[in-house]
Amino acid sequence: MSYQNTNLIKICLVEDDNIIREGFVTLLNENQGFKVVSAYNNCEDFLKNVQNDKPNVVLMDIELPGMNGIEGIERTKKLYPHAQIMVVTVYENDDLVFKALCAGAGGYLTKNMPSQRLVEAIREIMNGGAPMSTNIARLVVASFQKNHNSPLSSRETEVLELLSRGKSYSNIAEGLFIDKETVRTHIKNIYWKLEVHSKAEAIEKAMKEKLI
Amino acid sequence: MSYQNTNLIKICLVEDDNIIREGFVTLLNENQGFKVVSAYNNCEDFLKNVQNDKPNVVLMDIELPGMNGIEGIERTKKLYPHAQIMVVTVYENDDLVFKALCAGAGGYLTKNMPSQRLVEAIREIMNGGAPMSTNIARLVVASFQKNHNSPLSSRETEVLELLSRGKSYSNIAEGLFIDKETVRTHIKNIYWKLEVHSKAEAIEKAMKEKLI
DNA sequence: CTAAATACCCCCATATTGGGTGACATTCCG
DNA sequence: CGGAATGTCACCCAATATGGGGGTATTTAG
Repeated sequence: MSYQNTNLIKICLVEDDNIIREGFVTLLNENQGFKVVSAYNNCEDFLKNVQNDKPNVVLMDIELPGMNGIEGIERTKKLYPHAQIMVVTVYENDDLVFKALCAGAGGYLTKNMPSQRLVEAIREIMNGGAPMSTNIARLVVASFQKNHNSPLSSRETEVLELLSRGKSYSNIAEGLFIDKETVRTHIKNIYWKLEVHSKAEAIEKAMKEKLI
Repeated sequence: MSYQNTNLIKICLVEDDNIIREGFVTLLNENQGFKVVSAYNNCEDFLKNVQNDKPNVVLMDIELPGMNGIEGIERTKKLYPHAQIMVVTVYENDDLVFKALCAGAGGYLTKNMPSQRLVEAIREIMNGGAPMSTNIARLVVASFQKNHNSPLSSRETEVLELLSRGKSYSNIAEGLFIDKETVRTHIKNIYWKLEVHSKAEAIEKAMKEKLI
């Protein structure tokens, strides 16, 4: 049983471009089961009303006058955690995508989508999905992928992984059932291979090159 | 311009269930632009042939006799990095999903999908997307989301974040333009709030509760 | 206004880290 | 087969980092 068959989906819009905003209002209200309860051109006004509007879904732009969308997502999640927030923006910048997801976005669409995609995405996010534009999904998945040409051996990778979790040499030795001296040897070799001279540098380089 | 208009998409299958495997072969070969170049019931045989088969897309099961799919993905990426690997499995287990993505999977479908979804997903992965089943996408997006009820202040979160990157107190102090003693105070407060007594414990707890 | 957050200071003991050098067994690849 | 890479352990040393204890003062947000 899907959600939209039993309840009206209440939608809020936060989008500063009047043309786009009004276009979305019209598009969405044409769909049975959707109701746009309110549409704002900035986050501040939206946040004042979110607890009255009680939206199921919020379509949020990122580039906004005043408070930006990322901050807006965070505050929305604090004030009304129940809402599903879908980012709708022109930006495909890596950093913004991850910040938005960390802040609590449940979906991320770029504005170059066909408008019917928006309708599908709203149903999808209400049914427990996480709708994303093609490129965004790829970005997200790519962020997990490890470097398949790591200079580190598997044991070294294991050690570095534990080091990156804040473990001391002794902790690591216990965890791997080897001697602390062996851990030290591994770490020396890791430093040599990565051309670094400290834990922080090693972790930084390893993260950047997706070795861990 | 999309890929499948100009080239035949070569597909390999790795799936131990004979019925499912043959069903996929039939389904995919019916589609213009697709060619199943070979179908295996285990990873070992597939890996022996991948460099000859030169697939554009590999549909990989996870639960397999002998080598499992995760290991299979890793080895495939080493032998023939060009291939896009799509996991097709019954498992929706968190751990397996993330391991598969880390290993190099470019898409992740569960077997309860409508069969036409598989066809779409193959076109999608060839066009730079990362097709995922609804629940998988949600899992992946949820893995980014931070706890919106952190007991830590924003400054404390910042400090803990840097600590988790292996930085020393002095490093952190420099990075935040504050005194080392201030960093120490913050860390003492963090430990008190998280009820821990060491860096490793703090980082572990913070990761688990998605505070950082 | 008051509590929380932020920032800074001191003391002390212990643990951790980084660098140097050397050794021995196993495993894997050519 | 043989050498390279890997994984394991040992001992030296000095500098730094860490955790716990005790304070104080200013700023900020509800």
